[in-house]
Amino acid sequence: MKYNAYNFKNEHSFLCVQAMEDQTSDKRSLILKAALDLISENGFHGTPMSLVAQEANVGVGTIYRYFASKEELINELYKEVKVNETKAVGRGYSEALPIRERFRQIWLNLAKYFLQHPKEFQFLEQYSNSPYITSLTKQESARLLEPIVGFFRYAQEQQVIKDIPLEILTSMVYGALVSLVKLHLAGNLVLDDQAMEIAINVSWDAVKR
Amino acid sequence: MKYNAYNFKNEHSFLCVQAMEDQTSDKRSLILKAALDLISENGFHGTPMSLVAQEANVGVGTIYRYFASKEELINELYKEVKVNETKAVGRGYSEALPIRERFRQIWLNLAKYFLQHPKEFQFLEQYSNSPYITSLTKQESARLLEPIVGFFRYAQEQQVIKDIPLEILTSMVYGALVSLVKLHLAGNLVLDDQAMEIAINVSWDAVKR
Amino acid sequence: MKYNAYNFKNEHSFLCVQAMEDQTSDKRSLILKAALDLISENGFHGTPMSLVAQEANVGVGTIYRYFASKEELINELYKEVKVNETKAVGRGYSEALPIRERFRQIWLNLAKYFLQHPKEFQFLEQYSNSPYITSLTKQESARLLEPIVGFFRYAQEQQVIKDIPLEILTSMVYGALVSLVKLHLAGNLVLDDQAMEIAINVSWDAVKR
Amino acid sequence: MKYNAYNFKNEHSFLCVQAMEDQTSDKRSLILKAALDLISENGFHGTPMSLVAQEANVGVGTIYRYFASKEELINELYKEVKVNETKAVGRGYSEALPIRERFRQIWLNLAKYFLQHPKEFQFLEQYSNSPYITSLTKQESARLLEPIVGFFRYAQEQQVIKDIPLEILTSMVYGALVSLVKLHLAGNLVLDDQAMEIAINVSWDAVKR
DNA sequence: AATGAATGAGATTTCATTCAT
DNA sequence: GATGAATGAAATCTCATTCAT
Repeated sequence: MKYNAYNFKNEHSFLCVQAMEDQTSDKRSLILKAALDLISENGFHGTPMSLVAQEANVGVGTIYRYFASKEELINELYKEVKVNETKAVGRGYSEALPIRERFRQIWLNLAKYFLQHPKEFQFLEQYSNSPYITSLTKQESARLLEPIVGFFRYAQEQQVIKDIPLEILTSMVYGALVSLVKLHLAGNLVLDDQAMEIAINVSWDAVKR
Repeated sequence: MKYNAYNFKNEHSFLCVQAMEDQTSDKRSLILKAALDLISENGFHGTPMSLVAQEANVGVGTIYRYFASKEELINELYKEVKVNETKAVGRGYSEALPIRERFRQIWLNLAKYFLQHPKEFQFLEQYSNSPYITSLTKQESARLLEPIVGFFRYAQEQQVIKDIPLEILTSMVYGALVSLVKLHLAGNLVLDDQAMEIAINVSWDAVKR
Repeated sequence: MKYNAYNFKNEHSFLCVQAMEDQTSDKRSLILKAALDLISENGFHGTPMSLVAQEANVGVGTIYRYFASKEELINELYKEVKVNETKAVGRGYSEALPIRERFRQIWLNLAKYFLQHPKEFQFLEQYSNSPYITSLTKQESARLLEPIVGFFRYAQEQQVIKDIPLEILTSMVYGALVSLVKLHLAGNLVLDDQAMEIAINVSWDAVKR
Repeated sequence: MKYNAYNFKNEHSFLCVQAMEDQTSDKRSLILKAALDLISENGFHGTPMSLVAQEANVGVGTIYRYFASKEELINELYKEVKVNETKAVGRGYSEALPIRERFRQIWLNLAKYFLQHPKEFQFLEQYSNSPYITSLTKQESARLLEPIVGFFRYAQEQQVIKDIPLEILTSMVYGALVSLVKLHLAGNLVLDDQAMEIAINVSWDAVKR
């Protein structure tokens, strides 16, 4: 099976600064942006709709023109963030590169996306396992990661990485990365380029055959 | 530096079933137990104080005799759980064992504690990075992990594990483990003894020199 | 005094199906029709203006071109329905008939109008004594019933019905009729032709000298 | 079948002025009283819970300790009023009296209760056919009127009143009475003792054989 | 010490009305 | 004239906390 069956899309989305300038700053985007800012900081219940409205410079009622409820708002936000995360991971990815290099690329893409989008990261960490995100939303989002899984499967077929359940491999690599980002954001570690290269080596030693 | 400068304490605490029978079931413990059950299931804001009181078979007012506020209750709960986690990690630990074996022991202790105490695990995952837990509480809890850090430092001194920042090593090992437990609890992986041995090997390959 | 000083008008109005086809289906009528359907079913506060607009196939803003407020809308609706009720009562009325027969005619007209226009009936019952209907509206509507009162006065002058205050007589006849219609619409009685003849006899016994 | 199988109870209830003084003015009663005052005047949706709380001199939250929702509040109120109405109707009723006299007694009891308790009357008129009152509540309340129905059945067996469906007879008598009370409360008729005796005669002529 | 009835601030959500297009 | 996106006041209801018993 060939990994290039998948393709990462790279269009910009609402959460990018460019988007805010390019397209007409429609209210839906303003609301999602405000919600991300506030919820990642104060949590779901620490963020009243009135505050979201204020931050987005719209009336409270307006939010309900775009989202049926607070729960729907957070679910839509989750989907948007997940899409962006996925796009970021695939950036610059090419099958022309050696497997080891592709692994590094994906790892760096994800880490840098998290470091450059700490709000998105916090939000995902808080809500990926939360009951506010419906299982439907989770399913939809899970599909986004198939390209990554595809890469690992390919690497395994090529006998480059360990012949153990893929879930274990991907989960451990992802968990280790997330843990480092948390440490960085908490101020207990500086995850600079050098530290990232170290971490990539550690992770590669973990998965390589 | 000798690792045995530290000692893991093993007294039973409120969360153990024995405790409920052994010592006088004081109300404070009942409240904390009820709070853990409810909060790990429904979250902080999904758990009204009245429900905690009901589950603990005490009056609402009584909770406020032991905890100044809901926030203090959750912070105290966090500390208790952290203490128990630490105790669990140190169980059966002995310097007599080879380093590789000690690593395996700590890994297994932690993983099994999480698997056997899913509520505690869920609770820690939800609140370790939450604004409800004060930074003071986090500091106090962080100190508990020093024995673990001590072991890694020792292993590094013995040139058995990689000579890179300790925070990176421990964080990655911990993050990978946590990620696997989440996958297991979500039903997407069976983290049985065999899977754990595989994961320990993966983690060891990651950290070993 | 001659009863034929009054005349019942019989033009069709918006609520008749014909009207919808005959005349240009102007938006005002569409709005009133939609309002009747919805308000009789769900009540004043159970009927948002947006729903009225949707049902009438017009924009919300359009409603406000025809009615200054929701309250005015319901008052106008009330007047329309009252006019129709009055027209219905006078249908086929003729001074050539004997008094007893005219009584029967009026009674049947009213009952059949209610049975055939349950929405209008429900609406009238709900709002005749409601604070939403202004006293001005009520006054305007009360005048419509003068022909009926005229008939009773005439019958009284002819010493056919009891010589007691007219209000008492008319009110009791009307109240008894309304009560039966309610019972019918609630499904607790079948007010068919036979039952109506029985009821007319009962009412006639009540009023006759 | 003997009518005395039923007995009207005559204890005072919360809505009586005496009750307010006799028993400890518990909050539940205060809330119901306030709700009756306000809802009979301004309707269900014209009566915010905050106003009920204010009128009852309790906090808003307190209402929700006694009633799960606004709907439950209105249903409980309905039951209370219905119970009182029934008690009033049976007052002074005695089988020793002639049937004609018993009819007069019941008629007067009901009319006077309505005249003396206009708020209760308004409330019943507004909500007896409203969707806010659940069918369960209506069922419970309907049972209360069985003694009245029993009396009419008995009178029919005695061949004193017309041999036509009981529902028609009772409904017409009740409807006529209600209609007069409405007229009185609207100020369009003075329903004094004399007027009531006239109306009783009219009604008796209606039902008598 | 223990209780739970009472409270009211504050949450989510609805909807009559406006006004720029 | 017709529209419907936008608004925010106001509704219902929850729940952390207090305090008299």
